[in-house]
Amino acid sequence: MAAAAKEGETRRHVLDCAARLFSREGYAAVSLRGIAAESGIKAGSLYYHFESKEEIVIEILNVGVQLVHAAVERAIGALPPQAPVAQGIGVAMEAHLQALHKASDYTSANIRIFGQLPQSVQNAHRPVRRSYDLLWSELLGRGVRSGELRDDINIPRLRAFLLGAMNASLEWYNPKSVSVARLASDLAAVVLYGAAYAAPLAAPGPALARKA
Amino acid sequence: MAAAAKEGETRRHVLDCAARLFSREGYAAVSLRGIAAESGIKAGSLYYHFESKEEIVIEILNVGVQLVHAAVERAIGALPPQAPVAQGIGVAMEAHLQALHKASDYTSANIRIFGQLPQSVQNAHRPVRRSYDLLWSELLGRGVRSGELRDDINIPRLRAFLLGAMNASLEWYNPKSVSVARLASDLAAVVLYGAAYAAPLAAPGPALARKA
DNA sequence: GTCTATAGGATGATAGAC
DNA sequence: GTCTATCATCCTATAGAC
Repeated sequence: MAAAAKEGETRRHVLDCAARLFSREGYAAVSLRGIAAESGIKAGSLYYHFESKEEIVIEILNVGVQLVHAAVERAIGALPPQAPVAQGIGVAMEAHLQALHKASDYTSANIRIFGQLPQSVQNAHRPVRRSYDLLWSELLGRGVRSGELRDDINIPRLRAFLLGAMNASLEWYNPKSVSVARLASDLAAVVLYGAAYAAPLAAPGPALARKA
Repeated sequence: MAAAAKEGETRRHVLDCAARLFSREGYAAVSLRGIAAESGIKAGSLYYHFESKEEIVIEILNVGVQLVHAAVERAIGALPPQAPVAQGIGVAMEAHLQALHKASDYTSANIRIFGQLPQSVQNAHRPVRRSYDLLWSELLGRGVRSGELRDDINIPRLRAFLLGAMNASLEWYNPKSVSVARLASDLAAVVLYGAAYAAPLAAPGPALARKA
């Protein structure tokens, strides 16, 4: 029992250190010796906890998405069922951004290195991403059906735009300048209602429509 | 003359190959042997054209931003001076996205690996980024002064959000599904006027305001 | 301009002592 | 569970022939 807890603790400690290194230096630049040194153990000892460098990185990818997914699911679930979808989007965006920046070693490692990993690693992680995407597709789809969002909308494109814009904040957001709550409400206001004061004389045309 | 042209050609060919590899595999994962093989020469020969791996990557970073910067500057310059800023933003977004996806090896290498490079390399490239940021700050600032954009706006934050959202499209946009021109007009419509049909009963509150 | 050859060091992974 | 020691391989960069 104590041994199991200890093993789990060491494993998680190694993942924490590795996530920090991966996000700052990239996947290939980080050596197992580096991860071990950061964790306070020796390189050979890593092989007691993990089978390979790939197993380490896959677990980091999964944790990064799952922490955000769980936080957003909790936030949406806490709303009354009849709440307007616009409110759901606002709440989901805040939960996403809070979790994103709280677990930033995991989430930024995920976003920065995913595209550079071997196909086998990308494929092992992909279902976790797909599951989170689905949550957003459902939320945005409800908005379209309820008439709150433009009905000429391409949901996968709006979802990619929204998630991409939020995730990119890992590269520029500075917690010293403003709270995450404020960041979230500002971004939600722009995404839902726009940065301009009013529509131009000519109609802006259908946004994110289904076809070119 | 022919020799000079040849040298420039080889140099650019090597950069093209290296940019493609860096964007797909990351900085540390790409070896000079790999760049040389992709370019059709041998590793030792690279040192006739470049002093080091760092010199190669710095040039790739600079080219990526400068191509986009030049395209956006050209597009804005072609507008009549009295054109509304909203139109300028639309034109600039389209030019940014067109150049971004046309030179995608350079631009995605830039965005994916910048944060993982040694500080010395980041610092060498930073002025090029700052100069492009300035162009957007001026454009958005004109929008606020002309009354077209919310005057409670924090310009650096709106700029980071906008550029981050567009650049993230490198990770999800598929040219087979829709043209870049359409992508650009859809994103501009959302950013300027929002994805929702109308403001909620309660005012959405100041967006991207200056302070927390 | 491009080549071959190589110096000097770091890497992922394994074997086996404790 | 953690250690040391090691293998085979790969890396950046340089030297010097052609």
